[in-house]
Amino acid sequence: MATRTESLTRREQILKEAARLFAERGFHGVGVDEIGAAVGISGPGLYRHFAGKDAMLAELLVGISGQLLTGGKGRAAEAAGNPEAVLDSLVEGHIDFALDDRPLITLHDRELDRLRDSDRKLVRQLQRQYVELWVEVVREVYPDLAEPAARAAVHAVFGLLNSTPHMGRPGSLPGRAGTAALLHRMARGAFEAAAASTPG
Amino acid sequence: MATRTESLTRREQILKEAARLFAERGFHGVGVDEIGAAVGISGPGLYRHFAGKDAMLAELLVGISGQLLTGGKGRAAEAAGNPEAVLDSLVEGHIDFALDDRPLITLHDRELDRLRDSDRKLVRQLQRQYVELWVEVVREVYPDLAEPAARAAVHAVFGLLNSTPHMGRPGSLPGRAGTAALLHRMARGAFEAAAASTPG
DNA sequence: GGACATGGTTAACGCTCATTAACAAAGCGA
DNA sequence: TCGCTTTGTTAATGAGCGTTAACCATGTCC
Repeated sequence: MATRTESLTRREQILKEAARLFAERGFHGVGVDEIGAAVGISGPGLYRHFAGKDAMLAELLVGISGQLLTGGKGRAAEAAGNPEAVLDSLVEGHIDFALDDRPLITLHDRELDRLRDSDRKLVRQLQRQYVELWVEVVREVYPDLAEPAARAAVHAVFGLLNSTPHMGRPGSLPGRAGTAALLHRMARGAFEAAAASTPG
Repeated sequence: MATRTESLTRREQILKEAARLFAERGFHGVGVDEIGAAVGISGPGLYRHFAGKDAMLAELLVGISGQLLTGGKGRAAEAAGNPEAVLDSLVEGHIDFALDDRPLITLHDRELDRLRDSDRKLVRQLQRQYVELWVEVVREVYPDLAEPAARAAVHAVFGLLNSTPHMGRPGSLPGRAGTAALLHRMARGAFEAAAASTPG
């Protein structure tokens, strides 16, 4: 079925480049000819591998959401019974993703509305499950945190972790390991502060 | 010059609606006819007020960046000499903006690359100044934080504060005041944690 | 009361761009 | 060697959309 002669199949090449281009210039900002050129074929040749441009975006977004959820569930299972450890593991996993797949993270919350209804619903459902996974764990670690506040806090921490694409490319950063550690500390600090109920 | 019969001039109406639509469906995702319809005129009538669709986006983005920077500078001046107070004021100001002008916040980091070179440079310069303003204050409050880490932390906190558009519309939130307080606590907690250097 | 600026209108133009048609070159099993 | 699948190619199609043209109503100033 797939002639995986090299490390990446054609489909995978295309998806990777499409993700990069979509993240850089937006879904509507990039044409099929550019995507084709990025993998060495030209324009309509892409239609041998995908039903259309929309299909590429859909596969990317569903893939991201699915990966995040699956990974999160796996981590939750591994460290089950130790909420602190689960939360740390979730944070770590999300940071790895944000640092290693910046284009996908960017797409994830930028181009969702360009999908067909059915795909968008699917992606949103996966996202919702992922959020709920976090909310449950957060409330185990910080039982005083009400559910609406916990949910808002989770979204806020996602925003914090997903900020990596906005950080300047070059050496103005603490380096991958340092950045990861910094983000991890900040995420935990943010949750901690969220749970510290207003005095009174 | 402007017949400000109502509270909003035509230009302002258009900008407001354009911001909302751009945020909802992306710059390329919305047509001039839709923008026109949103203010009761149709299509090309917009060209009596703006040179083109690009000009609307440009004015919006430059306006946002300028407002943020101006507001930030003002707050820094007001509480000068008390870094803690300045930081709290900056956080508060940014939260007000994020909560009151969600569409603009969304545009702010989503559609920057659709601008002409000159406009994009201007916006980026304003953004950079705004970041540097924060970085300075943060380093006064947390002198142990190295500059690259401080800059990364500021970007991360922006991500945290700008997450408001991702939070579900309805009553699943703690309400405006509660959300503002929560975000404020989280932002400060995140900075605090960023400054807590890894135990050596 | 004519002239002109203002802020609209609808129709037409032209460009971009996703998609499809028609065709070709390998690779390969029988 | 024939024929089928796979994976390209270039040319054509057709829709969407920003922009411009041409025209019209309504004040307002002198």
